[in-house]
Amino acid sequence: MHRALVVEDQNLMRLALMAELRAGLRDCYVAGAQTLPMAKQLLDQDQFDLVITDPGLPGFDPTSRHDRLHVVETIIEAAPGAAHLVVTGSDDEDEALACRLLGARAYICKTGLSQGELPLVLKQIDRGEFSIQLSDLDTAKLDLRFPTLTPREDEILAMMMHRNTGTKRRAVFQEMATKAGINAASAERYYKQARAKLLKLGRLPEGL
Amino acid sequence: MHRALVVEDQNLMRLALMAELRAGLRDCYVAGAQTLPMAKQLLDQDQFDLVITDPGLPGFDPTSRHDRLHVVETIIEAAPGAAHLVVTGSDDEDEALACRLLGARAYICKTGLSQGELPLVLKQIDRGEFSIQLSDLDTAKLDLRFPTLTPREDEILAMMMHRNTGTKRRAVFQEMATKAGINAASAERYYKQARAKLLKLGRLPEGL
DNA sequence: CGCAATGGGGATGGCATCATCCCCTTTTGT
DNA sequence: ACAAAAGGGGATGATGCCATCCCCATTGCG
Repeated sequence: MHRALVVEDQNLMRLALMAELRAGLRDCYVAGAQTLPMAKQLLDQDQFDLVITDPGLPGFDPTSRHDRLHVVETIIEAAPGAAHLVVTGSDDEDEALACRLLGARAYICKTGLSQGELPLVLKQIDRGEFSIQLSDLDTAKLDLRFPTLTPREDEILAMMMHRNTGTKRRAVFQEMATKAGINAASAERYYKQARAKLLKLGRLPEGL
Repeated sequence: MHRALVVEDQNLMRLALMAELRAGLRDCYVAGAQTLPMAKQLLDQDQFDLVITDPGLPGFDPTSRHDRLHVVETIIEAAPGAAHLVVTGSDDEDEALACRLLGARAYICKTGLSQGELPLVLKQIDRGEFSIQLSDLDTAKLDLRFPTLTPREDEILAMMMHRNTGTKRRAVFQEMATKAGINAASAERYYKQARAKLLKLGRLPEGL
């Protein structure tokens, strides 16, 4: 049983991180805290295996190096046995190093963290590595979401729109198939279904 | 058909905002952009009814008043016909006013924005009001998420744990019933189911 | 031409969730 | 002691998504 804690003041981000953990960990429960006092309270009450901390908490100056590291240090000292991940909105290699020296196992920039990538980070730190992920805008992509699509349909559409020019649809079906552990024909089915829905709505993006 | 755009560089936050829009709007499609150039490209290609912008985009200094307002101004000028919401991580009443003068219809702090609250903001601006929502930590609550629970079970558990002391469970069932448009007995059923699952896991929080 | 890729579907079983109905026992409050 | 509240379930149909299998027509290319 894994016990994880997410310390982050932005509600939607905290919920998103908690959802990522839920999806990535089996047999776990995930707690969330919005402030440093609440985090300390939880860490005193209970033992955690994994703690994700955003150093920019309310009551501290998010632009102050000292304040940010103080938050990280406080959390790490309150749970010395846990694996600590620092997740931040800003992007600073020096701060990453400082966090590492404080005992953190990973330093991740929110800008470079996409859905489903947290498990990769966890695998990395399981191997004993320090995982550092700075902002990555080379892979910047457009997003499109259509409410009437199911998750699978959304997924294959996103992959299709983000594919490199020249890549055949078949290849994308195969890619999704291996990634999702399903049949390539099923991926194709989802794509067709999604396409049909968008056609009916008259909202088919260019490049189909 | 509503067309919405979310301009935000943090992937998880952008997806969360897009999900909020999907849940809150009927017959809409939602696009996302990670950078200002991508946002401009989308705004030039297509017309949007609603644009949500985080002024702290890559390539700009998130602590610089000038840079932040420049982002907001650029976006608003690129889509003068849309309703513009500014969503930010920092908390600044002066900046809110400046955004209002630039033509924004709402200024929302991420710290104060919870799941399901975006529709309330949209209703407000539909009435022609300027919606301002600064950080709100009075209502700071603990979060707990258990992976084995269904959304409904999670929902009623969260409401139950966040209820004011003295409130009867019955009242919470009724509250969820009216909010979700279901039967109070069903809410009670979800609560019981959730409780049973946590009991089996030996992870029942205090206060049941 | 033949073949691969694409576009456009129908039908299926399995499964989880939703929302509702019903039953019962125990605890708590007044 | 009596009623209200709470704990602990079983069973149900409806619905939607997942994953798979099948069919067909059209297009492009060597």
